[in-house]
Amino acid sequence: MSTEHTYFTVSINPHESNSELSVLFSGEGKPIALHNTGPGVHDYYLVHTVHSGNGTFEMHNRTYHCTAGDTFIIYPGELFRYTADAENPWHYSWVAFTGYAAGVMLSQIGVSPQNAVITGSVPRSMRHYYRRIRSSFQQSMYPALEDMEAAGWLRLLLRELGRAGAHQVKTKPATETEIQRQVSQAVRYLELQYTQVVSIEQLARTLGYHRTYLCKMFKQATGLAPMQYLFKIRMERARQLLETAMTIDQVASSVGFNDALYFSKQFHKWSGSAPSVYRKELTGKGS
DNA sequence: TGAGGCACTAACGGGTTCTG
DNA sequence: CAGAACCCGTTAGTGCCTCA
Repeated sequence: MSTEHTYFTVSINPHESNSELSVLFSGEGKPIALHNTGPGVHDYYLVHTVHSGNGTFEMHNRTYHCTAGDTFIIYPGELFRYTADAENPWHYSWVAFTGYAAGVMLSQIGVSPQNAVITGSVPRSMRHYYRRIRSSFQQSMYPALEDMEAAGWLRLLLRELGRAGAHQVKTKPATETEIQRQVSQAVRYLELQYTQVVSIEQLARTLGYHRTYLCKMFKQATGLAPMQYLFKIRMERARQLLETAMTIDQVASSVGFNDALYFSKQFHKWSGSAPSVYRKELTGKGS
């Protein structure tokens, strides 16, 4: 046990994953009075929930005084520091995670680097989810399955946080017009159908609008034309898939390109490197 | 003001061929 | 297997306009 903690336990995920959400490690501890972590920067998200006691958390030029039921979130690349109280040092659990959907999920539960604390969760149920995440890593000879299980518990934990901070959760404005609603539908459609051949003409017909009008409204709402938006989704997804062992051909067809050569051309235009070059640069960095 | 038609231009998408 | 260059038909984006 650490001499700076009266209680300390941590479980590490042995599986390396590039999925949308993946737990890296999780732990629980009770640091000694005035125990300080940071200033520092992480390259992953790190969530702490306070079960009892007090402490302060600093990030993005803000200081938060946290107590039982509060959760603070450290964002990748953000300078942070947190310190246990002198009189009544906190007892907390933490979970570190990564994944391309992590940022969106945190945004959906109402937190951001500028507003990185959620108050009012039930310490008992939160502690339960942290324990289930840790126990995911202690059971089988199949690390990939444990990774999936831990990510599942993490989702439930985030849902619990979202409920606790319901007043912070983003909701759709009641004043949304019919066309704004249809543009949201179109966005959703593109996000789900990017693996298929998509026709804007067909999409507009499905929503009951003329193609030119939908294009105009879409651009007004998102800042991008429908095809540009689709292109962005496809390229970002392709970049993630290039980090796996898939061939260029498989990556191309996975993001809606029937022709790998054409995909290669488009990826080069978007990222500045051809897919194979991008992959080599990645493995170069990794070694 | 919302909806959409017309016409023009730009970009896309995919085929072919060649190269490393 | 992957990338580059070129070509060409198709499709998307957009400005301007009319209509209800």
